[in-house]
Amino acid sequence: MTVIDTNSWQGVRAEVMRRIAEGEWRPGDLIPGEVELADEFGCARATVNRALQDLADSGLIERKRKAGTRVALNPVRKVTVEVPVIRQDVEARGSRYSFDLLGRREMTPSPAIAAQYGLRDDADLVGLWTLHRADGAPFALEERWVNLAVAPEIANVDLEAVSANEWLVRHMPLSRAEFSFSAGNASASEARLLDCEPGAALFIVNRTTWAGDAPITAVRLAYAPGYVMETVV
Amino acid sequence: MTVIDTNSWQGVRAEVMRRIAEGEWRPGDLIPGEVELADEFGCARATVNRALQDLADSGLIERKRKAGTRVALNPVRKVTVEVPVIRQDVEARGSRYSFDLLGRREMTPSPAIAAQYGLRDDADLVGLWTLHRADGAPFALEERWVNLAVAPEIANVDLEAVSANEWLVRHMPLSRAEFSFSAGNASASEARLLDCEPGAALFIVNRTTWAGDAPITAVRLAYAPGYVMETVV
DNA sequence: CAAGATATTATGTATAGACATATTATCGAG
DNA sequence: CTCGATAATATGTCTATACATAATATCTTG
Repeated sequence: MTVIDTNSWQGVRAEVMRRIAEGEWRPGDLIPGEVELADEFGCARATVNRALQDLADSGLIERKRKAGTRVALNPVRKVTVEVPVIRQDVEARGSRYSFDLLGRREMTPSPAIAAQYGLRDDADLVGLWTLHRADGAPFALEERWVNLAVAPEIANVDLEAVSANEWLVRHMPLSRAEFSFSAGNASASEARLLDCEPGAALFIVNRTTWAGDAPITAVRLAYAPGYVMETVV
Repeated sequence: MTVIDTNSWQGVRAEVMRRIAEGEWRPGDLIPGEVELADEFGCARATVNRALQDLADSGLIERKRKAGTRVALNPVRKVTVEVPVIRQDVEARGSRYSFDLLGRREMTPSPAIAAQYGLRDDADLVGLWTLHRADGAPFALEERWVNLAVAPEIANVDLEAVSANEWLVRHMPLSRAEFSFSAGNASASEARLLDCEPGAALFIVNRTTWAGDAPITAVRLAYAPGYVMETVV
């Protein structure tokens, strides 16, 4: 049996969570201050602080200087989702991963893409289309744009051997990424590639990655029907 | 101008992030130990530790005792998504929120629902169907099951006045929640209620909330076409 | 009474020192 | 050479203390 003592910060966190879970402290309530809790738990204030900061990070409580700490009114707001690299996602589901590089094209951005990523319309881009497979069956369809101005070396990489994603991850510095999640109907070509009906609802993830001010790569992933992204809080 | 000094933990974090972003430390690299960094930055080891722990939480670096700290090979994995309460989501988009309670029904769970949530098939449930609106237009369709064994008082609440979600948040303790995100095609009735074509791709969020071992409520939200959930890392 | 200055207070952060723990590296026995 | 014990080491955590900072409460003054 695992005993969690309240003089470890995890122990303090567990005890505070218990009191919230059991309704002892209810949403909106002000809870005792750090010194008082430290005294009660027989630990240092820093230990209580560590525990409460962690709970504040996860959105269960809200803290304000001088005003104190209170149980959040909307406890479940921040959800941490693991956005897996596709290979790991596939392998975690117990399947064998493979991919097909469907196409590759060097070009200047269309006006729409240039506007979306703040590129000059004479920028050099590589467009890559990849089908990811799990045990040979279509898993997700990837459309990717790589900014050659930032990652010129990728022009010489054999992308049949190593996926563009893995190459970029290992060779490019990285500072910021934007994600969006949405749903879309499968186009005729998507349906053909993903082996589903045209119009089927696809889970779609868009990701743009930046190095400083310059976008490195923009990816659109369309998952085969049935894909579910899960998480626990 | 904001000056971040490297004897604050945010400053240390910023400097470490900069070195990673600029490729000084590349994915997979082992970075200097805490004592060495503390010495270089002129701060205490605890300060460096705080900074590095934060970066490890966000998935940018990976730390192991004795082995040291290295830049993560897959830097963008953990993404924190704000899952907004619908009312706030609507209001944040500058629209006026309203909702219609479409239906309400007390019943014992169907075998499918009982199995999904580990309920006895003689459990008392309330099913609630709600249409959330933004400026009067359909925004999201909610199907909710509330476990009366855990929240018996809700039977007497006027759910036309306050949404079930808000009532539950304010009155029920809470310990754990499971989220899933997926895509689905609009059924005929969903299409009618959400004012879209049948078969349109809908973004779907499922959430089950537990108090201890007992499920409190299970919600399925189907957002009107065009909904996008966004986040920045 | 209103507006602005000032005091109060709970959280936020930094520090030095100590000990705990996981993991790796090394060494010795068979 | 292999296996198991042992040492070495980087991170993990706790403590006591001090000071910083944001937000509120109070007091002062016009």
